[in-house]
Amino acid sequence: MAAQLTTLTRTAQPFRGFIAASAARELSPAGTTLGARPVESDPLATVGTLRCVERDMAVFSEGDDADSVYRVVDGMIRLHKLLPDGRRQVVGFLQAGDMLGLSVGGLYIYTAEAVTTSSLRRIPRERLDSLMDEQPALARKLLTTMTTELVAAQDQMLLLGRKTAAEKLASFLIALGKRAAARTPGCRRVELPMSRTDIADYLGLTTETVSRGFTKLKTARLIRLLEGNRVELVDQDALADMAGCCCG
Amino acid sequence: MAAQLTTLTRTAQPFRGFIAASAARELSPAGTTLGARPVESDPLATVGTLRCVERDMAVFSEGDDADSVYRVVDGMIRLHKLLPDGRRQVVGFLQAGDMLGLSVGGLYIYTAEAVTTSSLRRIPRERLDSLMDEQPALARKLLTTMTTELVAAQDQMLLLGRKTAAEKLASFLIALGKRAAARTPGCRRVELPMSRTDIADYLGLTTETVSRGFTKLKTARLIRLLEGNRVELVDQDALADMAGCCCG
DNA sequence: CGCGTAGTTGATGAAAATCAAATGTGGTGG
DNA sequence: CCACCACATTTGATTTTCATCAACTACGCG
Repeated sequence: MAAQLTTLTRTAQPFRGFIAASAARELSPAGTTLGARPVESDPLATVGTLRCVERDMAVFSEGDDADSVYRVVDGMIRLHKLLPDGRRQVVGFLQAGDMLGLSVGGLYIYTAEAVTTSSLRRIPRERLDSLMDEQPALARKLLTTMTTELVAAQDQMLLLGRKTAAEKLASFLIALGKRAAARTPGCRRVELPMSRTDIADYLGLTTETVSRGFTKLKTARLIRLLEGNRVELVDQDALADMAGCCCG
Repeated sequence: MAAQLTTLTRTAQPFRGFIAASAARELSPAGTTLGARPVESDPLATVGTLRCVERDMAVFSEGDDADSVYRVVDGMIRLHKLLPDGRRQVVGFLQAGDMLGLSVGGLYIYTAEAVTTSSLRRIPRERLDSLMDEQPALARKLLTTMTTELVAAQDQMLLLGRKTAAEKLASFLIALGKRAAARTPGCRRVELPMSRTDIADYLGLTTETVSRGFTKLKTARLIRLLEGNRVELVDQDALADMAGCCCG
């Protein structure tokens, strides 16, 4: 069979995860970017109209005409796809800075809903196109964005196809932890605004299995469940081991 | 829970699949494209140096320095990721026209190997960058390419997370069928140059389960196994039904 | 305060993995 | 050309993991 390289890159991946892509990590509090020069700060920071979406309401649905792309300003957005009989796969949880709605063929290929009440910037497709005409750098930036998303998607494929329930859960928590640490360095706590069902549908499990998994991690003293849907990652190294490699 | 839209788009998706993206469907036999005008034919068709890769040899490996992108000219390439203990997830099967090697953070995030002896065009990263400088349209084209890949990746997540073994197999065959039909309209036969193990690792199954699945589909007269690793899709509609929606 | 929903825990079942063996198949060398 | 070998595939028996079914608990909200 195939050559099995064992030199895996444990720390190599600049984690971004969750089929989310942030075109601007270096987000300035409120953009002052106006120029058309090749600026490093995000050219999309202030573009588009603000839209608020209540908890559990849809931003758009699978199959809708994909007339706009969105960028999360605040809150959390969940992306999912459905099978005809209702089985659901959550393909991403998005947070501030992440983009959604890029599509091919003119239709959205997933449904986007607010996990928590969220605000987004809506950018009509034509607006995005004209922006890319004006600033060729934008297309390159979005290309990076999409590439990052694809990396996350492939990590998730590995998770869904080959990891056990415990490994999936550990991976999920580690990924959330890295996210949290990126915002608040050194932070060991992660927020879980999404329901057990959401987590289950993201990891290809059932709510019961997710719940049992949390209980087991708690019993093993790897995590602590705090009030307010928070989790403390007590032993991140053990979790990372359990996650099997580069998390994802 | 979330609003469950039942209006799924069965036929809506312009299938591309397999985490492969073809930047040029409209490939001319040998490009005569030299100008820097916004041409519609593929600006990458003749760029880069040709490289041949023997069966089961690696094009590059996960963790390698990502100094080049590649484009498949002929043959089939398999992309995979590994867990530390050797569990493998195949994240894509690529054919002529498909691109591989785009990465973030400077390292390849999967291993690329030849399923069959293949030829590829190698394009150094700097060359690609300078090409994008010269032709802003190229970045947009690649953006479409990546978006298409991402759609395929999300379909695969749905498959891996929520489909049964039979559904996975049916989805796989339907997807291959659409590919084959795109090349040879009306064709009901698909080639399976990859091994059962490859298919299993692509679908998140074992070889035994894949084999049993094929046997069952054969017994149900939905497919016929031909010599030379070919399969005839006898009842594509039944297969599509079994695949559950838009294939993927 | 009590209802409804979300989450946890327990018992059982089913799908697919694992273990094991038989059958094919392609390639090599006699 | 045929025999043989190595390996891929198929088939069968058993085990395991996780899903399903069911009940109970906790929490939020009117």
